[in-house]
Amino acid sequence: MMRADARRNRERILMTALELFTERGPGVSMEEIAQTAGLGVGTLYRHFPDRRAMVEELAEITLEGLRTHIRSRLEEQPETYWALLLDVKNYCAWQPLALIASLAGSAPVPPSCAKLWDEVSELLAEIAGRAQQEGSMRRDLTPEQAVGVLYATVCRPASRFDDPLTTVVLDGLRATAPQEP
Amino acid sequence: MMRADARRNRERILMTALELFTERGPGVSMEEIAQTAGLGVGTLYRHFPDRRAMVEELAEITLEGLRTHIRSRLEEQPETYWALLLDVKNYCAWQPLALIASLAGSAPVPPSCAKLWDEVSELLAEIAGRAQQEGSMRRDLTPEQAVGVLYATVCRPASRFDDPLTTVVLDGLRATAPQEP
DNA sequence: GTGAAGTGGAGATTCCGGTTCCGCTCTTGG
DNA sequence: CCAAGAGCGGAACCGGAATCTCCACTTCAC
Repeated sequence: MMRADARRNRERILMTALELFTERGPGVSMEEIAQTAGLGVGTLYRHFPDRRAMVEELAEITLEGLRTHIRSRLEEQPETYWALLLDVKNYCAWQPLALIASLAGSAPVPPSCAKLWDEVSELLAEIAGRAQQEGSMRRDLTPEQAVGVLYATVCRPASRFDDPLTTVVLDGLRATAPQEP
Repeated sequence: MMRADARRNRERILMTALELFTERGPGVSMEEIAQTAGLGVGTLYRHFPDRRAMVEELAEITLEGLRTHIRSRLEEQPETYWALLLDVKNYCAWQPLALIASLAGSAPVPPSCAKLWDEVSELLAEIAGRAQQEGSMRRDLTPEQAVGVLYATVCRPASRFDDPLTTVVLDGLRATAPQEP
């Protein structure tokens, strides 16, 4: 059985790492994660065999949360799929994508992550497809491309959900009738 | 006077570096630039005192080209400023932005680059402003924000000008009347 | 109070890219 | 054609940065 403070610290490490990765991308060092969490590096290595293992666990946890969120929203039959997409976009756990990217940088992504990733992507593509059917999203992109656009927009480090780029991209994804000037 | 082959090689180095930076971002190593150019690293250092100097020169050259291009287009009174913006976007020399970013990573950007950069940004903002006036671009962004969006879209490593993100962003920048689904 | 679990952080280790150096090659002017 | 010296290649060197180890010390739980 794990001591209470140890469990707390483990949690704290994961939370801190998630925040830092989110706002500054996957390059953050172990040293910095430790410091920000108010712990020593030694403690990180007590809880995770190495950096990769930590990142992996983080990716899994957040991907799983994201999948669960999407699934539950999908089940409750939303009025419009566009609204659903917005809701999902605003869900806070987009960081795993960047994490996966960071993992992929060195060695092959572990199968558990790859599977989760595919499932999430599939769910999103399904939503995008339905949004196109209901006429709220442009149809000249495949659902997969639309998801790709969403990923690219939302996974930048420190992406705020209300910055101009995000706004512009979302409007660009809408079904529109661009007027000739 | 510089030997002819040396001049050729200098040129070759700059071209190669530009290509690599463009397609893979500012992290490319000297080693790799040399190899791709079919030269040894030693040769890079014969032509430039250090990496920074090389990147700087590259940034200056390309920024200057970009500025000239924009200016000349601006002078010939285009029919629509939107078209002008598209034209400018398609101009191939967007990489300097990434280069500047890379420079800014370590030490302060040299004044010559900063100046050019500001001038280019100003020109673009002017174009964006006029596009808004003529009604071809959405008005709920400041011209500077619009330029920022453009930068962010076009400066990604390996950004293709015809990939879905670019398309979506451009449409999103248009003056549109989004339909309610 | 005791000892096992947990922690901190200095420093060893590894990695990786920039930079130097020097023997060799190639251009060029005479 | 032939020096002379400009130019070249790339192995070796160097330094910084990040990961990971290790152990004296602290804290928790019983």
